[in-house]
Amino acid sequence: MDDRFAFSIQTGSPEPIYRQLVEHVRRRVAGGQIKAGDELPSVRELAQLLAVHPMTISKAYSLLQAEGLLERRRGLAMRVAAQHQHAQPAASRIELLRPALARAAAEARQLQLAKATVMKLFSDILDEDEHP
Amino acid sequence: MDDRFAFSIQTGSPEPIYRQLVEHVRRRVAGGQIKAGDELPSVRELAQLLAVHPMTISKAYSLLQAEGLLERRRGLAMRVAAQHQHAQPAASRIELLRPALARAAAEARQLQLAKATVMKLFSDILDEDEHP
Amino acid sequence: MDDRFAFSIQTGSPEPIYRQLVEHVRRRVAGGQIKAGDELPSVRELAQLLAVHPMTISKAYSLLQAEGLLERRRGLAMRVAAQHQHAQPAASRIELLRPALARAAAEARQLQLAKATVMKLFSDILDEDEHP
Amino acid sequence: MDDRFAFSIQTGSPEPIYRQLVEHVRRRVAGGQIKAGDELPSVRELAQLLAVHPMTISKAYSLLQAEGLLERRRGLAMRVAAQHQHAQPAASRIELLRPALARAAAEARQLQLAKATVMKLFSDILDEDEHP
DNA sequence: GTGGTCTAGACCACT
DNA sequence: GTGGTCTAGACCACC
Repeated sequence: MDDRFAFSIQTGSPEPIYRQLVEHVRRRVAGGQIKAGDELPSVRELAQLLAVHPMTISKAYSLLQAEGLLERRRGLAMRVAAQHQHAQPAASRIELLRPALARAAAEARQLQLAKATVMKLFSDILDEDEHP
Repeated sequence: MDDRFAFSIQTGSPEPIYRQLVEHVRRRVAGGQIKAGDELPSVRELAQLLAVHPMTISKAYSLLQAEGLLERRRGLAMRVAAQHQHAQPAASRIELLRPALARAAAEARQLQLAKATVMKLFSDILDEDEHP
Repeated sequence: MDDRFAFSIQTGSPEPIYRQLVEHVRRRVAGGQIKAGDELPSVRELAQLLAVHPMTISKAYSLLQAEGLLERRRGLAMRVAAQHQHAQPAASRIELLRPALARAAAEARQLQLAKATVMKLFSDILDEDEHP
Repeated sequence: MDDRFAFSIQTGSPEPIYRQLVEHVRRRVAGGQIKAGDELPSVRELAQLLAVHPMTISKAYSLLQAEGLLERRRGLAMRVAAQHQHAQPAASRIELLRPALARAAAEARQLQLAKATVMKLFSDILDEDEHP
């Protein structure tokens, strides 16, 4: 399947959809899965696929464009901007993950869970993700 | 120090304050740090401590009462309900942590980070938390 | 007239307004007058109609959403959740009425009123309601 | 058992305890079960029996005294005042029951219940009460 | 002292 | 337009 369409959103989440999209794209660009020059699905296409309002997609794209990650070309699909090097080295990328890990660690402590128990579950989840 | 007051909130977070409080209390009860019969700080006390409006605290307490975790006694401070065993075994508690871990794992995959790198950072963060 | 707006509250009652609304909606859903998928009046609309503060309406709606009766759709009006069959058979609905009848019966006994007298008045009141 | 002690309160009810007591006494006096000159249980006795704060009992008694139903005698138990005829004819007493019946009728209508169904259940409940 | 309810009104986020 | 969150502050009821 077209990799451009491997988006996933959770409508029930408290995190707004447009923000889920923004961060999803940011991470996939940082990880090199989407490269400079790649085209993104059109607003209408993606809106239909995710069953959300087109303006929601548009808002996400606009934010990404405002920060220079995407470039808008009249009449054409949005494209990942070439002007900057977006893919980041692992040493930088790992820092983008820190907030999510810190949050999980805080919850683990409040739940009084042993480190080994937590690490084991996390390891299992990471393995599942590799072979979905 | 009085353990009842070990609350922490982040005002800058997109997660509303009242919800942070609700989940904080839920986890501390599940972890056994707050036990059945324990009194919670009063609405006004906690509001002053966290520098938020009393109604924000009240909203959190009301939700916890609605789900049966707290019980209200007219004119007295809220108390952890005695009717159910709230502290849960580790096997149950670990499941409460799964969503946070799953989210971190999803982000790690989008960032194309190697499992070993991710596990290492998580391990470090867990260690930091133990000796703050 | 729009049936969605057949709300009624008593501001003088000791029962809080938001709770009157919650129970009103619950009963009208159980009775099938409001069906799954139906939209409720907006917070601001209903607040103006009932001459109460919008937050009072919002509080009632939030509680109904927390118990799964309503579903929130970002930016759109609240809607009766489709996931469960809410309208209940008469055998179930009659049980929802039991507390009110039991209370009336207890008061009747304390007033030392004869059963026939009480039944007659209740019958009259029920008839009045049908032809208001 | 001593009839003066046939009080019943519901601590979980939204109706305040002191008001439950006030209305309970009013109805039992109106019904003639408690007569002029009868002594009521002492504040401490009743507080212990109902497991509530003595001040709550005292507040109820004070309200009843303020409206002339009870009279307080220093060092002695409260007594139903003799100065007025409290027991009321059935024609008056039935009106005291109207609010509870009207409420039940309103709920029945919202639940879309047939009159016959409602009357049947009410009849059953009245019968149960007679032979508890 | 305790919590609850409500109003007034600002600001935000989403469609 | 929709609902959500929060503040400021008044008033009430209960213990």
